Amino acid sequence: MVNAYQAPTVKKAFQILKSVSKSRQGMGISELSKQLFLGKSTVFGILNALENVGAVVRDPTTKTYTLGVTLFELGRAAYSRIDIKEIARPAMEALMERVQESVFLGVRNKEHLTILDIVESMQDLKITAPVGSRIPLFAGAAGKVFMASMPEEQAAELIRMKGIPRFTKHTIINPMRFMEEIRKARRTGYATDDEEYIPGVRAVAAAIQGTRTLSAAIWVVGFKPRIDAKKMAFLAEETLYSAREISEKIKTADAAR
Amino acid sequence: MVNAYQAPTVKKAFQILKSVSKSRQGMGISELSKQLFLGKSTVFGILNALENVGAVVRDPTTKTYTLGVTLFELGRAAYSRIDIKEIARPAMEALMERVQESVFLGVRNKEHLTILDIVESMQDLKITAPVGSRIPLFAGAAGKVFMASMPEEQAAELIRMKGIPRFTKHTIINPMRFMEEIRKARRTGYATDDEEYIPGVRAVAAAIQGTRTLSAAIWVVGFKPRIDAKKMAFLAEETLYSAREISEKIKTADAAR
DNA sequence: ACCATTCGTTCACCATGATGAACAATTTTA
DNA sequence: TAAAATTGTTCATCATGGTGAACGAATGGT
Repeated sequence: MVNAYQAPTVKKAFQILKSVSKSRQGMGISELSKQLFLGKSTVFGILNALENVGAVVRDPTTKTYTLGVTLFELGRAAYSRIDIKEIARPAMEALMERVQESVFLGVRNKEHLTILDIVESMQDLKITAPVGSRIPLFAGAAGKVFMASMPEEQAAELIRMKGIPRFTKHTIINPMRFMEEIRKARRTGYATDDEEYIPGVRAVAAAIQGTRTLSAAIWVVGFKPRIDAKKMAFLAEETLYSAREISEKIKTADAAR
Repeated sequence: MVNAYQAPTVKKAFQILKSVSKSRQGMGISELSKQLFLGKSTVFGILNALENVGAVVRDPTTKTYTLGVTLFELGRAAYSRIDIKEIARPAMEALMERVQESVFLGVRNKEHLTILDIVESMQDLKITAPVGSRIPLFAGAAGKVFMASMPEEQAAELIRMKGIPRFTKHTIINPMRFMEEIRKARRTGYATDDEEYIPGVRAVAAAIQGTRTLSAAIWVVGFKPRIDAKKMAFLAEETLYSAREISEKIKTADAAR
Protein backbone atom coordinates (compact mmCIF):
# COMPACT_ATOMS: atom_id res chain seq x y z
CA MET A 1 0.00 0.00 0.00
CA VAL A 2 2.76 2.34 -1.05
CA ASN A 3 1.59 5.86 -1.82
CA ALA A 4 -1.90 5.27 -0.54
CA TYR A 5 -4.26 8.19 -0.42
CA GLN A 6 -4.00 10.34 2.71
CA ALA A 7 -6.73 12.92 3.21
CA PRO A 8 -4.83 16.16 2.65
CA THR A 9 -7.18 18.28 4.72
CA VAL A 10 -6.55 16.11 7.78
CA LYS A 11 -2.81 16.64 7.42
CA LYS A 12 -3.34 20.38 7.09
CA ALA A 13 -5.49 20.32 10.22
CA PHE A 14 -2.69 18.73 12.19
CA GLN A 15 -0.17 21.20 10.79
CA ILE A 16 -2.42 23.91 12.16
CA LEU A 17 -2.73 22.18 15.53
CA LYS A 18 1.03 21.76 15.77
CA SER A 19 1.60 25.45 15.08
CA VAL A 20 -1.08 26.52 17.55
CA SER A 21 0.41 24.17 20.16
CA LYS A 22 3.68 26.08 19.99
CA SER A 23 1.97 29.38 20.66
CA ARG A 24 1.30 30.57 24.18
CA GLN A 25 -1.17 33.33 23.31
CA GLY A 26 -3.04 31.73 20.45
CA MET A 27 -2.74 32.37 16.73
CA GLY A 28 -4.84 34.17 14.16
CA ILE A 29 -5.91 33.07 10.70
CA SER A 30 -3.49 35.22 8.72
CA GLU A 31 -0.57 34.29 10.94
CA LEU A 32 -1.26 30.57 10.46
CA SER A 33 -1.82 31.12 6.74
CA LYS A 34 1.59 32.69 6.33
CA GLN A 35 3.44 30.29 8.57
CA LEU A 36 2.01 27.18 6.90
CA PHE A 37 1.73 28.48 3.32
CA LEU A 38 -2.02 27.75 3.27
CA GLY A 39 -4.76 29.99 1.94
CA LYS A 40 -6.65 32.05 4.55
CA SER A 41 -10.00 30.56 3.63
CA THR A 42 -8.50 27.08 3.88
CA VAL A 43 -7.23 27.85 7.38
CA PHE A 44 -10.57 29.45 8.19
CA GLY A 45 -12.57 26.39 7.11
CA ILE A 46 -10.31 23.95 8.95
CA LEU A 47 -10.31 26.03 12.16
CA ASN A 48 -14.09 26.19 12.07
CA ALA A 49 -14.21 22.41 11.95
CA LEU A 50 -11.59 22.07 14.69
CA GLU A 51 -13.58 24.48 16.84
CA ASN A 52 -16.77 22.54 16.18
CA VAL A 53 -15.21 19.36 17.55
CA GLY A 54 -13.58 21.19 20.47
CA ALA A 55 -10.00 20.74 19.26
CA VAL A 56 -9.43 24.50 19.31
CA VAL A 57 -11.09 27.35 21.12
CA ARG A 58 -11.69 30.73 19.48
CA ASP A 59 -11.21 33.85 21.56
CA PRO A 60 -13.95 36.14 20.16
CA THR A 61 -12.20 39.34 21.20
CA THR A 62 -8.78 38.64 19.71
CA LYS A 63 -9.96 36.20 17.02
CA THR A 64 -7.09 33.93 17.95
CA TYR A 65 -7.23 30.19 18.43
CA THR A 66 -5.77 28.06 21.21
CA LEU A 67 -5.81 24.32 21.74
CA GLY A 68 -9.12 22.96 22.98
CA VAL A 69 -10.18 20.44 25.59
CA THR A 70 -10.89 17.68 23.08
CA LEU A 71 -7.16 17.35 22.48
CA PHE A 72 -6.66 16.98 26.19
CA GLU A 73 -9.31 14.25 26.28
CA LEU A 74 -7.82 12.37 23.34
CA GLY A 75 -4.32 12.93 24.72
CA ARG A 76 -5.32 11.42 28.05
CA ALA A 77 -6.85 8.44 26.31
CA ALA A 78 -3.76 7.99 24.15
CA TYR A 79 -1.46 8.21 27.18
CA SER A 80 -3.58 5.84 29.27
CA ARG A 81 -3.16 3.13 26.64
CA ILE A 82 0.63 3.29 26.57
CA ASP A 83 1.34 0.33 28.82
CA ILE A 84 5.09 0.62 28.51
CA LYS A 85 5.35 3.48 30.97
CA GLU A 86 3.85 1.43 33.79
CA ILE A 87 5.97 -1.55 32.85
CA ALA A 88 9.15 0.52 32.68
CA ARG A 89 8.69 2.71 35.76
CA PRO A 90 10.08 0.36 38.46
CA ALA A 91 13.20 -0.40 36.43
CA MET A 92 13.69 3.30 35.75
CA GLU A 93 13.45 4.08 39.45
CA ALA A 94 15.94 1.35 40.29
CA LEU A 95 18.29 2.61 37.57
CA MET A 96 18.11 6.15 38.91
CA GLU A 97 18.99 4.87 42.39
CA ARG A 98 22.06 3.07 41.02
CA VAL A 99 23.35 5.82 38.72
CA GLN A 100 22.01 8.91 40.52
CA GLU A 101 21.11 10.70 37.28
CA SER A 102 17.78 11.43 35.59
CA VAL A 103 16.29 8.55 33.62
CA PHE A 104 14.06 9.19 30.61
CA LEU A 105 11.62 6.94 28.77
CA GLY A 106 10.61 7.92 25.27
CA VAL A 107 9.23 6.73 21.97
CA ARG A 108 9.77 7.68 18.37
CA ASN A 109 6.89 9.53 16.76
CA LYS A 110 7.68 9.91 13.03
CA GLU A 111 10.76 12.13 12.85
CA HIS A 112 11.07 13.12 16.47
CA LEU A 113 11.13 11.57 19.96
CA THR A 114 8.49 12.08 22.64
CA ILE A 115 9.22 11.85 26.33
CA LEU A 116 6.74 9.56 28.09
CA ASP A 117 8.15 9.44 31.60
CA ILE A 118 11.03 10.71 33.69
CA VAL A 119 12.55 9.63 36.95
CA GLU A 120 14.46 12.70 38.03
CA SER A 121 17.79 12.52 39.78
CA MET A 122 17.56 13.25 43.48
CA GLN A 123 20.49 15.60 43.26
CA ASP A 124 19.73 19.28 43.62
CA LEU A 125 21.12 20.05 40.19
CA LYS A 126 19.54 17.78 37.60
CA ILE A 127 18.32 17.61 34.05
CA THR A 128 14.64 17.19 33.37
CA ALA A 129 11.93 18.14 30.86
CA PRO A 130 8.14 18.15 30.76
CA VAL A 131 6.57 14.80 29.92
CA GLY A 132 5.19 15.11 26.40
CA SER A 133 8.15 17.15 25.19
CA ARG A 134 9.49 16.49 21.74
CA ILE A 135 13.18 15.94 21.00
CA PRO A 136 14.70 15.95 17.50
CA LEU A 137 15.47 12.52 16.10
CA PHE A 138 19.08 13.47 15.37
CA ALA A 139 19.69 14.67 18.89
CA GLY A 140 21.96 12.83 21.26
CA ALA A 141 22.19 9.25 22.44
CA ALA A 142 18.47 8.50 22.24
CA GLY A 143 18.30 9.60 18.64
CA LYS A 144 21.12 7.27 17.64
CA VAL A 145 19.43 4.35 19.36
CA PHE A 146 16.17 5.00 17.54
CA MET A 147 17.92 5.33 14.21
CA ALA A 148 19.78 2.12 14.98
CA SER A 149 16.39 0.45 15.36
CA MET A 150 15.25 1.29 11.85
CA PRO A 151 16.48 -0.27 8.60
CA GLU A 152 19.82 1.22 7.57
CA GLU A 153 18.45 2.51 4.25
CA GLN A 154 15.68 4.36 6.06
CA ALA A 155 18.19 5.95 8.44
CA ALA A 156 20.52 6.87 5.57
CA GLU A 157 17.61 8.36 3.62
CA LEU A 158 16.58 10.51 6.59
CA ILE A 159 20.12 11.82 6.96
CA ARG A 160 20.30 12.56 3.24
CA MET A 161 16.92 14.33 3.11
CA LYS A 162 17.02 16.20 6.41
CA GLY A 163 20.71 16.70 7.04
CA ILE A 164 22.05 16.59 10.58
CA PRO A 165 21.51 19.88 12.36
CA ARG A 166 24.36 21.24 14.43
CA PHE A 167 23.30 21.52 18.05
CA THR A 168 26.74 22.13 19.61
CA LYS A 169 30.31 22.34 18.40
CA HIS A 170 30.59 18.64 19.26
CA THR A 171 27.67 17.55 17.10
CA ILE A 172 28.63 14.86 14.60
CA ILE A 173 27.32 16.32 11.36
CA ASN A 174 29.38 14.23 8.97
CA PRO A 175 26.88 11.68 7.56
CA MET A 176 29.45 8.87 7.29
CA ARG A 177 30.61 9.34 10.88
CA PHE A 178 27.01 9.58 12.06
CA MET A 179 26.13 6.33 10.28
CA GLU A 180 29.14 4.73 12.01
CA GLU A 181 27.73 5.84 15.36
CA ILE A 182 24.41 4.27 14.43
CA ARG A 183 26.06 1.00 13.38
CA LYS A 184 28.02 0.96 16.63
CA ALA A 185 24.77 1.49 18.55
CA ARG A 186 23.22 -1.37 16.65
CA ARG A 187 26.17 -3.62 17.53
CA THR A 188 26.51 -2.73 21.20
CA GLY A 189 22.85 -2.13 21.98
CA TYR A 190 23.45 1.34 23.37
CA ALA A 191 24.51 4.82 22.21
CA THR A 192 26.32 7.66 23.89
CA ASP A 193 26.28 11.43 23.65
CA ASP A 194 29.20 13.62 24.68
CA GLU A 195 27.99 17.23 24.43
CA GLU A 196 26.63 16.54 20.96
CA TYR A 197 23.10 17.78 21.71
CA ILE A 198 23.50 20.04 24.76
CA PRO A 199 26.80 21.61 25.86
CA GLY A 200 28.10 20.23 29.13
CA VAL A 201 25.79 17.22 29.06
CA ARG A 202 26.50 13.51 28.57
CA ALA A 203 23.98 10.74 27.99
CA VAL A 204 23.60 7.02 27.39
CA ALA A 205 20.59 5.40 25.71
CA ALA A 206 19.42 1.82 25.11
CA ALA A 207 16.52 0.55 23.02
CA ILE A 208 13.62 -1.37 24.48
CA GLN A 209 12.61 -4.44 22.48
CA GLY A 210 9.31 -6.22 22.09
CA THR A 211 7.03 -3.23 21.77
CA ARG A 212 4.84 -4.13 18.80
CA THR A 213 3.73 -0.79 17.45
CA LEU A 214 6.05 1.61 19.31
CA SER A 215 9.78 2.18 19.06
CA ALA A 216 10.91 2.85 22.64
CA ALA A 217 14.11 3.50 24.57
CA ILE A 218 15.40 4.66 27.92
CA TRP A 219 18.24 7.05 28.44
CA VAL A 220 20.24 8.52 31.30
CA VAL A 221 21.37 12.13 31.24
CA GLY A 222 23.81 14.02 33.43
CA PHE A 223 26.29 16.88 33.57
CA LYS A 224 29.70 16.10 32.10
CA PRO A 225 31.73 17.07 35.22
CA ARG A 226 29.85 14.37 37.12
CA ILE A 227 30.39 11.74 34.43
CA ASP A 228 33.96 10.78 33.66
CA ALA A 229 34.87 7.99 31.25
CA LYS A 230 34.66 5.38 34.00
CA LYS A 231 31.18 6.43 35.03
CA MET A 232 30.15 6.60 31.40
CA ALA A 233 31.01 2.91 31.03
CA PHE A 234 29.08 2.22 34.22
CA LEU A 235 26.04 4.12 32.87
CA ALA A 236 26.19 2.13 29.63
CA GLU A 237 26.25 -1.17 31.47
CA GLU A 238 23.42 -0.22 33.82
CA THR A 239 21.23 1.36 31.13
CA LEU A 240 21.60 -1.64 28.86
CA TYR A 241 20.75 -3.93 31.77
CA SER A 242 17.61 -1.94 32.60
CA ALA A 243 16.49 -1.80 28.97
CA ARG A 244 16.78 -5.58 28.79
CA GLU A 245 14.92 -5.93 32.06
CA ILE A 246 12.08 -3.80 30.70
CA SER A 247 12.10 -5.74 27.43
CA GLU A 248 11.72 -8.98 29.39
CA LYS A 249 8.80 -7.60 31.34
CA ILE A 250 7.11 -6.58 28.09
CA LYS A 251 7.54 -10.07 26.72
CA THR A 252 6.08 -11.52 29.91
CA ALA A 253 3.14 -9.12 29.81
CA ASP A 254 2.44 -10.03 26.17
CA ALA A 255 2.56 -13.77 26.90
CA ALA A 256 0.06 -13.30 29.73
CA ARG A 257 -2.50 -11.93 27.27
CA MET B 1 -20.43 34.04 10.68
CA VAL B 2 -23.45 31.81 11.08
CA ASN B 3 -23.25 28.56 9.13
CA ALA B 4 -19.66 29.13 8.15
CA TYR B 5 -17.92 26.41 6.24
CA GLN B 6 -16.36 23.68 8.38
CA ALA B 7 -14.07 21.23 6.61
CA PRO B 8 -16.13 18.02 6.68
CA THR B 9 -13.12 15.75 6.42
CA VAL B 10 -11.66 17.21 9.61
CA LYS B 11 -14.88 16.52 11.48
CA LYS B 12 -14.91 12.96 10.17
CA ALA B 13 -11.32 12.54 11.31
CA PHE B 14 -12.26 13.53 14.85
CA GLN B 15 -15.26 11.22 14.80
CA ILE B 16 -12.83 8.45 13.97
CA LEU B 17 -10.44 9.51 16.74
CA LYS B 18 -13.25 9.63 19.26
CA SER B 19 -14.36 6.11 18.34
CA VAL B 20 -10.82 4.77 18.44
CA SER B 21 -10.29 6.45 21.81
CA LYS B 22 -13.12 4.39 23.29
CA SER B 23 -11.55 1.15 22.10
CA ARG B 24 -8.95 -0.65 24.20
CA GLN B 25 -7.73 -3.05 21.51
CA GLY B 26 -7.83 -0.82 18.46
CA MET B 27 -10.37 -0.72 15.66
CA GLY B 28 -10.37 -1.84 12.03
CA ILE B 29 -11.56 -0.01 8.95
CA SER B 30 -14.81 -1.88 8.45
CA GLU B 31 -15.73 -1.59 12.13
CA LEU B 32 -15.23 2.19 12.06
CA SER B 33 -17.05 2.42 8.74
CA LYS B 34 -20.12 0.71 10.16
CA GLN B 35 -20.08 2.52 13.47
CA LEU B 36 -19.73 5.98 11.91
CA PHE B 37 -21.75 5.40 8.72
CA LEU B 38 -18.76 6.37 6.58
CA GLY B 39 -17.52 4.65 3.45
CA LYS B 40 -14.60 2.26 3.93
CA SER B 41 -12.39 4.11 1.48
CA THR B 42 -13.19 7.37 3.27
CA VAL B 43 -12.15 5.84 6.61
CA PHE B 44 -9.11 4.33 4.91
CA GLY B 45 -7.96 7.69 3.47
CA ILE B 46 -8.49 9.56 6.73
CA LEU B 47 -6.72 6.90 8.81
CA ASN B 48 -3.76 7.01 6.42
CA ALA B 49 -3.47 10.75 7.01
CA LEU B 50 -3.89 10.36 10.77
CA GLU B 51 -1.18 7.72 10.77
CA ASN B 52 1.10 9.96 8.73
CA VAL B 53 0.87 12.71 11.35
CA GLY B 54 1.24 10.22 14.24
CA ALA B 55 -2.32 10.66 15.55
CA VAL B 56 -2.99 6.94 15.17
CA VAL B 57 -0.78 3.91 15.02
CA ARG B 58 -1.51 0.98 12.72
CA ASP B 59 -0.83 -2.52 13.98
CA PRO B 60 0.37 -4.32 10.82
CA THR B 61 -0.60 -7.76 12.03
CA THR B 62 -4.18 -7.03 13.08
CA LYS B 63 -4.72 -4.02 10.78
CA THR B 64 -6.28 -2.18 13.67
CA TYR B 65 -5.65 1.38 14.70
CA THR B 66 -5.00 2.84 18.14
CA LEU B 67 -4.39 6.40 19.28
CA GLY B 68 -0.91 7.72 18.52
CA VAL B 69 1.66 9.75 20.39
CA THR B 70 0.89 12.99 18.56
CA LEU B 71 -2.42 13.18 20.40
CA PHE B 72 -0.56 12.79 23.66
CA GLU B 73 1.80 15.62 22.67
CA LEU B 74 -1.04 17.93 21.66
CA GLY B 75 -3.03 16.88 24.72
CA ARG B 76 -0.12 17.76 27.01
CA ALA B 77 0.25 21.12 25.31
CA ALA B 78 -3.50 21.79 25.58
CA TYR B 79 -3.50 20.84 29.27
CA SER B 80 -0.41 22.89 30.09
CA ARG B 81 -2.13 26.02 28.81
CA ILE B 82 -5.19 25.65 31.00
CA ASP B 83 -4.21 28.07 33.75
CA ILE B 84 -7.39 27.60 35.69
CA LYS B 85 -6.31 24.31 37.21
CA GLU B 86 -3.27 25.87 38.86
CA ILE B 87 -5.32 28.85 40.00
CA ALA B 88 -8.11 26.64 41.38
CA ARG B 89 -6.02 23.94 43.06
CA PRO B 90 -5.34 25.62 46.44
CA ALA B 91 -8.99 26.58 46.90
CA MET B 92 -10.04 23.04 45.96
CA GLU B 93 -7.65 21.59 48.53
CA ALA B 94 -8.95 23.94 51.21
CA LEU B 95 -12.54 23.07 50.27
CA MET B 96 -11.82 19.37 50.53
CA GLU B 97 -10.33 19.89 53.98
CA ARG B 98 -13.47 21.72 55.13
CA VAL B 99 -16.08 19.40 53.62
CA GLN B 100 -14.13 16.11 53.61
CA GLU B 101 -15.50 15.02 50.22
CA SER B 102 -13.92 14.83 46.75
CA VAL B 103 -13.75 18.13 44.89
CA PHE B 104 -13.84 18.23 41.07
CA LEU B 105 -12.85 20.94 38.61
CA GLY B 106 -14.22 20.73 35.10
CA VAL B 107 -15.05 22.61 31.96
CA ARG B 108 -17.72 22.34 29.31
CA ASN B 109 -16.53 21.03 25.98
CA LYS B 110 -19.40 21.31 23.50
CA GLU B 111 -22.12 18.99 24.79
CA HIS B 112 -20.26 17.30 27.59
CA LEU B 113 -18.10 18.15 30.62
CA THR B 114 -14.42 17.29 31.00
CA ILE B 115 -12.74 16.75 34.35
CA LEU B 116 -9.56 18.82 34.63
CA ASP B 117 -8.55 18.18 38.23
CA ILE B 118 -9.66 16.33 41.34
CA VAL B 119 -8.83 16.69 45.00
CA GLU B 120 -9.88 13.36 46.39
CA SER B 121 -11.46 12.98 49.80
CA MET B 122 -9.07 11.60 52.39
CA GLN B 123 -11.70 9.15 53.56
CA ASP B 124 -11.11 5.52 52.68
CA LEU B 125 -14.33 5.33 50.69
CA LYS B 126 -14.54 8.12 48.17
CA ILE B 127 -15.70 9.06 44.71
CA THR B 128 -13.14 9.81 42.04
CA ALA B 129 -12.58 9.53 38.28
CA PRO B 130 -9.62 9.80 35.89
CA VAL B 131 -8.68 13.33 34.93
CA GLY B 132 -9.73 13.81 31.32
CA SER B 133 -12.96 11.84 31.79
CA ARG B 134 -16.06 13.08 30.06
CA ILE B 135 -19.40 13.54 31.82
CA PRO B 136 -22.72 14.10 30.03
CA LEU B 137 -23.94 17.69 30.07
CA PHE B 138 -27.31 16.67 31.49
CA ALA B 139 -25.75 14.78 34.36
CA GLY B 140 -26.00 15.97 37.92
CA ALA B 141 -25.23 19.21 39.65
CA ALA B 142 -22.34 20.24 37.40
CA GLY B 143 -24.47 19.88 34.30
CA LYS B 144 -27.14 22.17 35.68
CA VAL B 145 -24.57 24.81 36.55
CA PHE B 146 -23.11 24.73 33.05
CA MET B 147 -26.53 24.92 31.46
CA ALA B 148 -27.34 27.82 33.78
CA SER B 149 -24.29 29.58 32.37
CA MET B 150 -25.54 29.49 28.79
CA PRO B 151 -28.37 31.58 27.31
CA GLU B 152 -31.76 30.14 28.26
CA GLU B 153 -32.75 29.58 24.60
CA GLN B 154 -29.59 27.58 23.99
CA ALA B 155 -30.26 25.42 27.06
CA ALA B 156 -33.90 24.91 26.05
CA GLU B 157 -32.86 24.04 22.50
CA LEU B 158 -30.40 21.41 23.75
CA ILE B 159 -33.08 19.84 25.93
CA ARG B 160 -35.50 19.81 23.00
CA MET B 161 -33.01 18.31 20.54
CA LYS B 162 -31.23 15.85 22.79
CA GLY B 163 -33.84 15.01 25.42
CA ILE B 164 -32.76 14.34 29.00
CA PRO B 165 -31.45 10.80 29.41
CA ARG B 166 -32.59 8.91 32.49
CA PHE B 167 -29.57 8.00 34.59
CA THR B 168 -31.39 6.89 37.75
CA LYS B 169 -34.98 6.69 38.94
CA HIS B 170 -34.44 10.14 40.49
CA THR B 171 -33.34 11.79 37.24
CA ILE B 172 -35.43 14.86 36.41
CA ILE B 173 -36.46 14.14 32.82
CA ASN B 174 -39.41 16.51 32.61
CA PRO B 175 -38.10 19.43 30.49
CA MET B 176 -40.10 22.06 32.40
CA ARG B 177 -38.91 20.85 35.78
CA PHE B 178 -35.34 20.62 34.47
CA MET B 179 -35.51 24.21 33.19
CA GLU B 180 -36.75 25.24 36.67
CA GLU B 181 -33.67 23.60 38.19
CA ILE B 182 -31.50 25.53 35.74
CA ARG B 183 -33.22 28.81 36.57
CA LYS B 184 -32.80 28.11 40.25
CA ALA B 185 -29.10 27.45 39.69
CA ARG B 186 -28.83 30.71 37.81
CA ARG B 187 -30.47 32.56 40.72
CA THR B 188 -28.59 30.94 43.58
CA GLY B 189 -25.26 30.42 41.83
CA TYR B 190 -25.13 26.72 42.64
CA ALA B 191 -26.89 23.47 41.74
CA THR B 192 -27.51 20.24 43.57
CA ASP B 193 -27.89 16.61 42.67
CA ASP B 194 -29.72 14.10 44.81
CA GLU B 195 -29.16 10.68 43.21
CA GLU B 196 -30.13 12.10 39.82
CA TYR B 197 -26.97 10.95 38.03
CA ILE B 198 -25.57 8.14 40.19
CA PRO B 199 -27.64 6.18 42.73
CA GLY B 200 -26.60 6.81 46.31
CA VAL B 201 -24.63 9.93 45.44
CA ARG B 202 -25.22 13.61 46.21
CA ALA B 203 -23.39 16.59 44.76
CA VAL B 204 -23.20 20.38 44.76
CA ALA B 205 -21.72 22.47 41.96
CA ALA B 206 -20.91 26.16 41.47
CA ALA B 207 -19.77 28.00 38.35
CA ILE B 208 -16.47 29.80 38.10
CA GLN B 209 -16.66 33.25 36.54
CA GLY B 210 -14.16 35.26 34.60
CA THR B 211 -12.74 32.53 32.39
CA ARG B 212 -12.72 34.12 28.95
CA THR B 213 -12.87 31.19 26.60
CA LEU B 214 -13.76 28.32 28.96
CA SER B 215 -16.92 27.59 30.89
CA ALA B 216 -15.72 26.17 34.22
CA ALA B 217 -17.13 24.95 37.52
CA ILE B 218 -16.21 23.10 40.68
CA TRP B 219 -18.33 20.48 42.34
CA VAL B 220 -18.28 18.37 45.49
CA VAL B 221 -19.46 14.76 45.42
CA GLY B 222 -20.19 12.34 48.24
CA PHE B 223 -22.27 9.37 49.30
CA LYS B 224 -25.81 10.20 50.37
CA PRO B 225 -25.60 8.53 53.85
CA ARG B 226 -22.76 10.95 54.68
CA ILE B 227 -24.65 13.99 53.43
CA ASP B 228 -27.88 14.84 55.18
CA ALA B 229 -29.89 18.00 54.41
CA LYS B 230 -27.87 20.04 56.87
CA LYS B 231 -24.56 19.01 55.39
CA MET B 232 -25.97 19.61 51.90
CA ALA B 233 -26.61 23.24 52.86
CA PHE B 234 -23.10 23.45 54.28
CA LEU B 235 -21.64 22.01 51.04
CA ALA B 236 -23.59 24.57 48.99
CA GLU B 237 -22.27 27.44 51.08
CA GLU B 238 -18.68 26.24 51.00
CA THR B 239 -18.69 25.35 47.31
CA LEU B 240 -20.14 28.71 46.36
CA TYR B 241 -17.56 30.44 48.54
CA SER B 242 -14.69 28.52 46.89
CA ALA B 243 -16.03 29.17 43.38
CA ARG B 244 -16.09 32.88 44.16
CA GLU B 245 -12.60 32.71 45.63
CA ILE B 246 -11.33 31.06 42.44
CA SER B 247 -13.20 33.61 40.30
CA GLU B 248 -11.49 36.43 42.20
CA LYS B 249 -8.08 34.87 41.66
CA ILE B 250 -8.77 34.61 37.95
CA LYS B 251 -9.70 38.28 37.83
CA THR B 252 -6.53 39.17 39.69
CA ALA B 253 -4.42 37.02 37.38
CA ASP B 254 -5.99 38.66 34.32
CA ALA B 255 -5.40 42.17 35.65
CA ALA B 256 -1.74 41.31 36.25
CA ARG B 257 -1.25 40.55 32.56
C1' DA C 1 -8.89 62.74 10.06
C1' DC C 2 -7.69 60.21 6.22
C1' DC C 3 -5.37 56.79 3.69
C1' DA C 4 -2.96 52.44 3.44
C1' DT C 5 -2.42 47.98 5.06
C1' DT C 6 -3.81 43.89 7.17
C1' DC C 7 -7.06 40.70 8.88
C1' DG C 8 -11.10 37.97 8.83
C1' DT C 9 -15.14 36.53 6.21
C1' DT C 10 -17.95 35.39 2.20
C1' DC C 11 -18.94 33.24 -2.11
C1' DA C 12 -18.63 31.41 -6.81
C1' DC C 13 -15.91 28.32 -9.19
C1' DC C 14 -13.58 24.22 -10.56
C1' DA C 15 -10.41 20.60 -9.91
C1' DT C 16 -8.87 18.00 -6.38
C1' DG C 17 -10.25 15.11 -2.99
C1' DA C 18 -13.57 11.95 -1.29
C1' DT C 19 -15.89 7.95 -2.43
C1' DG C 20 -18.59 3.91 -4.56
C1' DA C 21 -17.68 -0.04 -7.09
C1' DA C 22 -14.75 -3.59 -7.90
C1' DC C 23 -11.26 -6.55 -6.61
C1' DA C 24 -7.76 -9.13 -3.82
C1' DA C 25 -6.86 -11.05 0.50
C1' DT C 26 -8.27 -12.94 4.69
C1' DT C 27 -11.41 -14.97 7.78
C1' DT C 28 -15.42 -17.53 8.88
C1' DT C 29 -18.74 -21.04 8.13
C1' DA C 30 -20.49 -25.41 6.65
C1' DT D 1 -11.56 -28.59 2.26
C1' DA D 2 -14.34 -25.54 -0.22
C1' DA D 3 -17.53 -21.98 -0.38
C1' DA D 4 -19.32 -17.89 1.56
C1' DA D 5 -18.69 -13.79 3.89
C1' DT D 6 -16.03 -10.07 5.42
C1' DT D 7 -12.23 -7.00 5.40
C1' DG D 8 -8.94 -4.11 3.45
C1' DT D 9 -7.17 -1.94 -0.75
C1' DT D 10 -7.26 0.13 -5.34
C1' DC D 11 -8.91 3.17 -8.83
C1' DA D 12 -11.88 5.83 -11.94
C1' DT D 13 -15.34 9.15 -11.45
C1' DC D 14 -17.65 13.33 -10.43
C1' DA D 15 -19.53 16.56 -7.30
C1' DT D 16 -18.48 18.31 -3.11
C1' DG D 17 -15.08 20.44 -0.68
C1' DG D 18 -11.28 23.46 -0.74
C1' DT D 19 -9.83 27.81 -2.22
C1' DG D 20 -8.71 32.32 -4.74
C1' DA D 21 -10.67 36.62 -5.39
C1' DA D 22 -13.24 40.10 -3.53
C1' DC D 23 -15.13 42.61 0.14
C1' DG D 24 -16.02 44.57 4.81
C1' DA D 25 -13.98 45.57 9.17
C1' DA D 26 -10.23 46.69 11.96
C1' DT D 27 -5.72 48.43 12.71
C1' DG D 28 -1.70 51.18 11.85
C1' DG D 29 0.72 55.12 9.95
C1' DT D 30 1.07 59.91 8.61
